[in-house]
Amino acid sequence: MPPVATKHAALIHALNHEGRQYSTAVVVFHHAVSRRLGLNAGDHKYADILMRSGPMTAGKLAEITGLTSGAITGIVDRLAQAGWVKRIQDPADKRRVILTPIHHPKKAKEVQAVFGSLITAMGQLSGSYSDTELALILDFMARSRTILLEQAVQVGAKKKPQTARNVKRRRAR
Amino acid sequence: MPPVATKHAALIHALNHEGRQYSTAVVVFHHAVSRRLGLNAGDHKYADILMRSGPMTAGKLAEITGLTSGAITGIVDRLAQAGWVKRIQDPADKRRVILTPIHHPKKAKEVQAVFGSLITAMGQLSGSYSDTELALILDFMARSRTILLEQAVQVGAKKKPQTARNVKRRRAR
DNA sequence: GTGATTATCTTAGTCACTAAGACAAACCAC
DNA sequence: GTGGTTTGTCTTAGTGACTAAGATAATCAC
Repeated sequence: MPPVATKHAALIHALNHEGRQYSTAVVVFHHAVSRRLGLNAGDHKYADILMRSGPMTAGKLAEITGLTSGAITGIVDRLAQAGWVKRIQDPADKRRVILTPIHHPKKAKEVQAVFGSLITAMGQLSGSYSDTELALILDFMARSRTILLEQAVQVGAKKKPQTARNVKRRRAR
Repeated sequence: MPPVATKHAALIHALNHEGRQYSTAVVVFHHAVSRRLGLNAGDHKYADILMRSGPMTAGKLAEITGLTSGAITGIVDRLAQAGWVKRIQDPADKRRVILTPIHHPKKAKEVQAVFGSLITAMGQLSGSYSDTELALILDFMARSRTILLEQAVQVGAKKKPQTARNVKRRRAR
């Protein structure tokens, strides 16, 4: 990118860059937490959805995540094996499986241990900001997020059919 | 999570939540852009590293990304096939391969088309903020990012050896 | 020159996914 | 009720992107 002309433009550019870096940091943190809890990053995310939203059918989770039913089967296998969720047959419709988060005190303690120091550190940071400032930051991030999602849709709509798959490996040495 | 006691605590909680959602939005946007450019999200990221940092050896890219040399081989195969980079043998050390980003006007135009409207939209948003405010937001995000990365290291240090791999699929019906 | 080291590629195996189909349960005529 | 269709989940086969370990060629140390 070429050097920018005004301070305002420079700030916008820096925010764009920071947005990406921030996102990467969230992903890195999330990944570390997942490993710590004995899950891969994807499964952790899905477990989180279940914990937040409460019991739901396998189909509902597939819908929320956009994954196929086959993928959900594998995810639930792993989460059940690791003791985070239970499969319960719906008595009202025996085809359905209700995925139920298990609230195990030991696991809750582990989660607490992992997030506790983040919450403390973030609390310390935000302690140096006024409520007005925090609200401003929150609002900006929410607005930026909306723009990103809108743009993603717009970019996706113009999406090219071809992706980099089926590339035959052929290389000169 | 239980309802929080103070406005300040509520804001911290909201920022934590927003941080995650923001990160997801960045990932979604990035994914859409990648698809639009005929790459998968990972390859796009690596191409971006090359474009920003300029030519480097395959080994250097492996080091930066933390991937194995075998993975780099595959990534460079795909990027080269799609016309984003070239492999050039280092004349000074014929073992080495220098990965060189290709600056193709047509591709540059594509990239411009994809990011142009994001930049416009973000410009409009940040137009409603003063430079002081933008600087505040930028600073907060950078500090949060630092905390996240520190916490990731800390969480990782206590990491359990076992992960959810090698789970034998066994399930009652 | 010979041996150890280095940089990349290759091969074999793994993991999380998709697509398509199997199968039981539920729904819907009639 | 019975028969055909639809629905919800699981199974199977195949793929893409990775890792680990080893092959290969070039370089370095002496």
